[in-house]
Amino acid sequence: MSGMQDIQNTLTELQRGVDSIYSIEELKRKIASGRTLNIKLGMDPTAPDIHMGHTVVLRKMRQFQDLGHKATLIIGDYTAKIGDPTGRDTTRPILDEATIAANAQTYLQQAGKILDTSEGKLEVRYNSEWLAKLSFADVLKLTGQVTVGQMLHRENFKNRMAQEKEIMISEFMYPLMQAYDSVVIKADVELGGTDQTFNNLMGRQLQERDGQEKQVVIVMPILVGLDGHEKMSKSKGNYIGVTDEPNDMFGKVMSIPDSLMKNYYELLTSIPAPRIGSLLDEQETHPREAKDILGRVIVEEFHTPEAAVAASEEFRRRFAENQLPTDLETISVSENPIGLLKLICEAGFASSNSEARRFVQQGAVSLDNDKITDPKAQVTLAGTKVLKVGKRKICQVQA
RNA sequence: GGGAGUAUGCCGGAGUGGUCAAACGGGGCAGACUGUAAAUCUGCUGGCUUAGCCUUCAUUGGUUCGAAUCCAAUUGCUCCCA
Repeated sequence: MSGMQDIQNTLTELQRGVDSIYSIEELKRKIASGRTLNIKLGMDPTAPDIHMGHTVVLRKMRQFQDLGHKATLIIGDYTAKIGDPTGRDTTRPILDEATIAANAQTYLQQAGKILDTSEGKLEVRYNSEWLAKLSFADVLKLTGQVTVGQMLHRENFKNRMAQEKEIMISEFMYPLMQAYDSVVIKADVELGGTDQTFNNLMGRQLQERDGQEKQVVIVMPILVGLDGHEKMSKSKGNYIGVTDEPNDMFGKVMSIPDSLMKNYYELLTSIPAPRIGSLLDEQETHPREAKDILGRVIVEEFHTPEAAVAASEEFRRRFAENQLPTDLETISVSENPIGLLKLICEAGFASSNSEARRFVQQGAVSLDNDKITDPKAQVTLAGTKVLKVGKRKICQVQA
């Protein structure tokens, strides 16, 4: 096996799922050098719970680790401490050190499900380590390396300028800070989502000014959420968390639009491209089956193979065969007999009586499989009854 | 520092004195159909002891029989001039 061929294979593997690379030629050179490369990934310590969207870039990082390279995780504690004015969300709370440390801990723990955390494979750095030490003169020197015109090239800034929205000068500092991180740790490759492209490219520029070899920037696509349209995010509620329970995780995968399957297969699994092709070919595989496999593969990665099979079977039992779930929760109600609406609220299936009433009127409520449409119904409990509201809300109630 | 404009429900956005719990769209939820997919159709989408009642249209106070709609002050946002 020739060395050239090896390198070519490696490059092909590394290009899987990526949005773009700046530049492939440089990456090839770095790989060919045989050095242990320093792979950088920045992390914002404000969002401790990570979901599948975050794992896309983490998986890429893992690939590099498996090829013998070193991962450097930068915790942006200094950046977070200042409070990011980007996007006019209500002014973000300024985090104290304890919170940042706790968030970073949670993050590492969850990221550890994907990254290789063994000795020498992963290094964690806090950027306050060097950013806090910069003097005003140092900052001026940094700002002297980038023109306003360049800054305004950034999509985000460009749009806001066009819309006459405000841009704080401090916002110009963010790309610089992140870029400076790359200079300090001498990154060979920086990973990030498409929304980080500008910042990451800035790293190349500063490194060059510093006389370093420029980092290669690998841009990963943003994972689309369960709704099939918007970016996966916690705030939109369209996410699969890495700590989700197997049944939950599997169910969420089954609920994605078919059109998203290709994307999820490529970005969230390691299944080889040809195999994905046949899974997605409706002549060869029924879409339901393809999605079931996708769900199992994902659950398996974050839990166990047994849990994956169990989740798949549970799903089939519940929704295809319309059976009761095996882990049916039992809730004790406060009175007996009890008004139906109150019962629904106590089960936690509605946040108000009015909402419960709507469910009943819409025919979404059943007790022991008998649909009830009278909001005024009184329920007498002797033993337990199965309360079902809609397709997914189900539990057992007792007096 | 001076001036102008704007503030509505999860979001966008109508509404300029009563017929407004507030048009319309999006989103969400529920029902039918399905593969907890897509597409489609239907209904719902402030609260309550629901043929009725109560609290909402930035905040506070005022005018009026009656205000989301008029007035004043306050606060936030945007823009223009300096």
